[in-house]
Amino acid sequence: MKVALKLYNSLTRQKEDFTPVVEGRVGLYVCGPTVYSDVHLGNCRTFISFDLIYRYLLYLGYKVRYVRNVTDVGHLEGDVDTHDAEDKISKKARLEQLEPMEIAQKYTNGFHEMMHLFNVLPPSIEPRATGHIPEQIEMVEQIIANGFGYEANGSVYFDVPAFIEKYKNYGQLSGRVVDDLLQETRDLKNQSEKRHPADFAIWMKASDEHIMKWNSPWSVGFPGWHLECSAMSTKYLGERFDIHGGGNDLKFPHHENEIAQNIGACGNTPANYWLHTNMLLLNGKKMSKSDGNNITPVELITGNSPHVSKGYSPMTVRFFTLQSHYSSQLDLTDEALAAAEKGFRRLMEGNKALQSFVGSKDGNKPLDAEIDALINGSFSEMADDFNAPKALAKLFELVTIINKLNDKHLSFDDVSNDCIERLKNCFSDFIFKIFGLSDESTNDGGGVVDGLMQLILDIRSDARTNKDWTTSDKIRNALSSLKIVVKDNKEGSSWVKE
RNA sequence: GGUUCCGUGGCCGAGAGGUUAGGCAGAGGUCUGCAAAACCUUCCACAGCGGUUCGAAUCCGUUCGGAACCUCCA
Repeated sequence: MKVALKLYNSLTRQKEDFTPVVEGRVGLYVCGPTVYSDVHLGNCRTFISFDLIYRYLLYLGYKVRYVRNVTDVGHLEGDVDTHDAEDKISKKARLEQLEPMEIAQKYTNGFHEMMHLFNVLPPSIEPRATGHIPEQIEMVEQIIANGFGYEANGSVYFDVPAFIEKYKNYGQLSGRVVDDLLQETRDLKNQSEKRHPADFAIWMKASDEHIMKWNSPWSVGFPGWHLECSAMSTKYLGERFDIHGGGNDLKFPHHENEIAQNIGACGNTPANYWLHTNMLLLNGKKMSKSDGNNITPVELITGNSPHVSKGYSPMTVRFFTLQSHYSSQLDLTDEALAAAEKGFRRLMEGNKALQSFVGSKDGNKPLDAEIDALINGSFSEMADDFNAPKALAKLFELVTIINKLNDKHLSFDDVSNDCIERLKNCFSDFIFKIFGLSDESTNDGGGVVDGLMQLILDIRSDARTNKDWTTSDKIRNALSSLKIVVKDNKEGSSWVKE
């Protein structure tokens, strides 16, 4: 199914037709996590959003090289200008009395586990900053050679005014006004080695107590935060690739500086299209550890948080994020999650019913056109800047048709088998391959639990046939206290974990 | 203060000049030994005030409210 893909380019602030650099292939770079603590729930939303984008590109038949880095050095916290800043990984290593690489590994592992829970596909390449020190040093050299970097006391800074003079367009992504930047009145702190407040470090000299450091032409030190993405995207995707993504919060300074570095080093803007995902709010407010308005992925799943009345499964959370557009803020509330949980179940049950359908043999029946239109509609919504909520709405309209057929409110005589087969394929492709959902209700497929449950339900079914309501209710109540819901249908009984 | 963006029914959330978004909840009904579940039907809307237009939730102005970045926090 070839459709013209449109996407909203943050760089131009316009929706544009997508044309890859090399036909049939897509180079996609997404800024990954800084692995100094457990992954933030908002970060999970970002990676779920890009997973959807990745999956849809794959579904369209593109050969996608998806690069998502791990930042394990260079991301500082504190005041850079006064050298009070400390590397996030190093700081955590000091506090936990571990090697920095142990910290990076520990939280990388945790991050991977969480991504797996949310059914996020692994990227094609997951490079880490510490594994690409030579590439970063090389890029600093290029930047200096091109006149956009200067050394001071063993550190190297990107010369923003020099860059502006040549290229004029610094700040395009984040809407910064060049003149304002140049005239910035903020005083440089005495200790600062920077010539201009807007300059930023691309190589930093390490202090004696600093653990993570490497030899370089300028000092024993470490690369600046933004540099790893520039170096690694260039290495694996080339000087000019298709899509660069990340969270909205990274637009400035991270992505702006990345662009400047790439242009400064290679003369090329790195990516043709920039995609930014929006923030996840909790009860209408930004998540913040300090004021308690915060929930971790684990707390959300287990329900161990004052912000939720119960735990929500990873797929419920994933479904929840699909109901909004990736570029909109999404407000996480207990009520909204409970609604998502039910909606998710309705979608999955609809698919289950659908997969057993058989239509009429002869082609072209009255309902075919309506069904086809909804299927095609859901695909074209996805092609329009990955509009999952709109596509999902169409899928739910299909669910209503499916249920009507199932309940004989509509007749199978009015649907051709071709149409049913197409619907079966497209519907399950959509929810499993594109949306990346999975059915959690019946795990343990064919295992011991399923066998036992079948036995129990058979016994209850016999009791009901004999109008032995005492036994049948006893079984139902006992299962209910184990959080298993028994569902009685015309064809018999089934069960689902609450 | 600067740069972006948003305010949609009880809740979440699409849409974007004239047409039903969708999910959840509510109401009515079907089914059922009872119930639950499931299914069907259905009510409720575009922050306030001006303006443009034959027509505005959608465009413009303005007021109020919220969010992000600029400063450690995804």
